[in-house]
Amino acid sequence: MLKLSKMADYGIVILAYMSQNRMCLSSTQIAENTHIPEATVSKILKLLNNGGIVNSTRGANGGYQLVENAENISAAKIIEAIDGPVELTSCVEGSHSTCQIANTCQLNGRWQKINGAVKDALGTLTLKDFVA
Amino acid sequence: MLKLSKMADYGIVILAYMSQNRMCLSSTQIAENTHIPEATVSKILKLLNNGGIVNSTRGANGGYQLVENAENISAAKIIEAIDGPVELTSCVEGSHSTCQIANTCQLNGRWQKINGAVKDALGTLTLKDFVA
DNA sequence: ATAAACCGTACAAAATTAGTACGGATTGAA
DNA sequence: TTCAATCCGTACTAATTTTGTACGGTTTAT
Repeated sequence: MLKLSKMADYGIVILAYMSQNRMCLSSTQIAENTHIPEATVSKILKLLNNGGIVNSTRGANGGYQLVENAENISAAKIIEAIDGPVELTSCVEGSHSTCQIANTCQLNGRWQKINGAVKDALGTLTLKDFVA
Repeated sequence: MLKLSKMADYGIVILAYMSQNRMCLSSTQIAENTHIPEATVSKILKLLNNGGIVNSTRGANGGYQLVENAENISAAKIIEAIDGPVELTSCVEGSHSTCQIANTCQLNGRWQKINGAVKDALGTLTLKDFVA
């Protein structure tokens, strides 16, 4: 299925909403408007914050805000912030999981091609493409 | 993580092996050479057969054989045969799952862009790229 | 001081995926 | 004609991953 996680999916919904309301928005407000459960919204916003996509302000009247304009936020960046790096298999360079058939598998190191291709594809799409 | 399923991963290992031994190979032989459990190899070959990527012969001395040359088998075709259609989200046209926030989600119908981009990327890579 | 809001961690529940087992059908060869 | 090799399909169990939630803590405007 090679499918996107539900979380990343939500993430784009949340960011699309935020890009149309460029003010400080609390997770409560965002949850109400997107109809995604608040605890989940909150979790996702934290990840987007770590990824440098949104900016958080603590305390009363605090909330989140987009750091950049929609056209500067690529789909790849969003997905990586929420789900971690795009690694189509465990054989990819930099991966730390151990492949059990590594010795006999002749594919070692060749996955980068697929990975790169998909990454490029996701890098060309931006949040703006979803809002338009 | 947007990762490939282990099954599709195995599938490529199996096909890579088969492309280097263009003869009728039993699932037992393939399992031995790829070090993937036989029951699993068997399951994957059935899917590849349904997908028209390999050809099966029943009975004694039967087995599987590649239908086409490695350069004519795209990564997209392999992945779809094993994991089903590439659908990055449930909002994609043709999907039958119901989206719970469909009414309020403004993204409806926009996922095709991501989907198309990834599909194209996978369509340009072939089995040959893994064997070389 | 208080209430609004984010932070981090940890956990429970749900869904998906991987892997296995088994009885059946087909076919080449002794 | 019988036997063994081999594919076929389905169903089931176990493992893993993903989702979703809860809770106690910290920060800050009023």
